Amino acid sequence: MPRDLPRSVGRAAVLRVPRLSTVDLIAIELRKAIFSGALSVGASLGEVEISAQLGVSRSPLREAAQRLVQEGILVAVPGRGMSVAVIEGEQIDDVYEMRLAVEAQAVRRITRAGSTETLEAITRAFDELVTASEGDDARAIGDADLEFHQVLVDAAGSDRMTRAMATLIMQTRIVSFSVAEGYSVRRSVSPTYRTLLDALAAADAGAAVDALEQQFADAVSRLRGDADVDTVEVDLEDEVQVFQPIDPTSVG
Amino acid sequence: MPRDLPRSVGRAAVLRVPRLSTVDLIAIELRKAIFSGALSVGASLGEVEISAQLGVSRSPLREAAQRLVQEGILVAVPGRGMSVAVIEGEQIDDVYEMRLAVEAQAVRRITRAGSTETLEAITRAFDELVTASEGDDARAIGDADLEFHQVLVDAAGSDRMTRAMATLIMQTRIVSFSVAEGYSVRRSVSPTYRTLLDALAAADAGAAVDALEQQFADAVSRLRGDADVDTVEVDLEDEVQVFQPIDPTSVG
DNA sequence: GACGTGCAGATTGTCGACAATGAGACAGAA
DNA sequence: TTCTGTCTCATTGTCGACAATCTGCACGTC
Repeated sequence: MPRDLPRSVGRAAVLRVPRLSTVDLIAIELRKAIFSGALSVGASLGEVEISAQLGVSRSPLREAAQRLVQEGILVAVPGRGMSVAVIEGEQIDDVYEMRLAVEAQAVRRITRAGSTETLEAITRAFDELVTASEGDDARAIGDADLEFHQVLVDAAGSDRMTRAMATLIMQTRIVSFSVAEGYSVRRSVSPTYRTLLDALAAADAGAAVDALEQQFADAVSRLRGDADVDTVEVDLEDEVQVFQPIDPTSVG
Repeated sequence: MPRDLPRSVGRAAVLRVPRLSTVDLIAIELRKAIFSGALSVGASLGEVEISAQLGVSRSPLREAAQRLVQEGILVAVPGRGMSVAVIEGEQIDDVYEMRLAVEAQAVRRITRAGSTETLEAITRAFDELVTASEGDDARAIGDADLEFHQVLVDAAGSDRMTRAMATLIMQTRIVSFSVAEGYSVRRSVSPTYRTLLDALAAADAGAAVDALEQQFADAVSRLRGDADVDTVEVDLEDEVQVFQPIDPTSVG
């Protein structure tokens, strides 16, 4: 699931009430819709319909959409409105290049200053992935996979890297939706995950980064069509009523 | 100077006319204003005045501002509007942590697949920095320094890393404005730059990353108050008329 | 039959106005 | 004096409406 950022960026003196604005809430809803596939990739988003479903005017919706444009999740063509980004071809490599930048740095930080708890959290996320992979729910497998990488980066303790990873996870999901007609995930957990965990436990940054690199290389080649692993697809339901009305007064 | 992103993210089939929307233009103007210090750090931006100066309504201005909020350059407090972000304390470390993630990956990519031209471009940017450092124009020195790092990341050839770096450069500038009352830069070029260039020429990724790490550690300690190097400050003029009216019809 | 042209419909981009919220000034009580 | 409550004003948040633009279809011409 996409992180509802920012969670707590910067710590104020005594206490900070992180009230969410309407734009925040709408942006979160849009991300959820894209992440879940309710807003299919490439689909142009009708401002009138969506704003009506959200129970708000077009103005705050458009403002929130600009957030996603900046994230690279929506694309805006002047006069033609906005649509969910399509990420394919060389852009797939680029997503994983950026992921490597973030995750490799996270791994390096963890191997240097990682506590026992962080390693446990990562191991826990891995166990969740293994459990999910034993079933046939492709959505659950994909979610657990992405969640693992988010937890990995969170363990580095950097606000900006956490935020960047959240965006990259959204883009990774869009890549999955963009390739072929179905969303497919590996059925079995890649052995590189174990290698990565072992390297983290041994505080071997080099080996951990290598594991990541191989893992990403596998993912790219699978996503770019050279697939040769057992995958399971998931059919995305197209709901008519995607968005629930938001209530700016009951913000947390 | 801040890059006017996106330059050409993704390459379409035959030709793509990258017409810029009004929101794009406003966002660029806002970034320029913040980068130049015309919009001082922490200052709340009056929507009425700025939109009037830009010659547009508040709606497109607010939409553009949301882009910068997503970038972490503006902060929006519900009911209190938006203001230029202040980046200080631990957030300074975080900026450089993220910079290390991006630049280290760029360096690794360059040492693996860097062409002669890319290395020349980086060297050229370094020469510019040296030349600027011989003068007393702190602004020019700072610009050349940031430009060097942008060129470095550009050389990696990744759209996302280029964009991320542009944002990080904005944040770095904000850090400079946030600390103390003046904006100061090193008077002499850090020797780590030469080390970095040599390592790149020798395709030694490890040494190059080490040079970056040391360079960033120096910068952080200087910015966080443990300064012990010769610096030159720059006084920021506060202009009354900051923005030039934009003309959506004459877009490039 | 293929291509270019013009019209109609729908959607987006922009604006001005109203409502809601917050900040600061001011007066009164402890 | 200092704190508290209230009032006023400025600014923001939201909305509905208008203008501009694009898409698709129908028509006419070559």
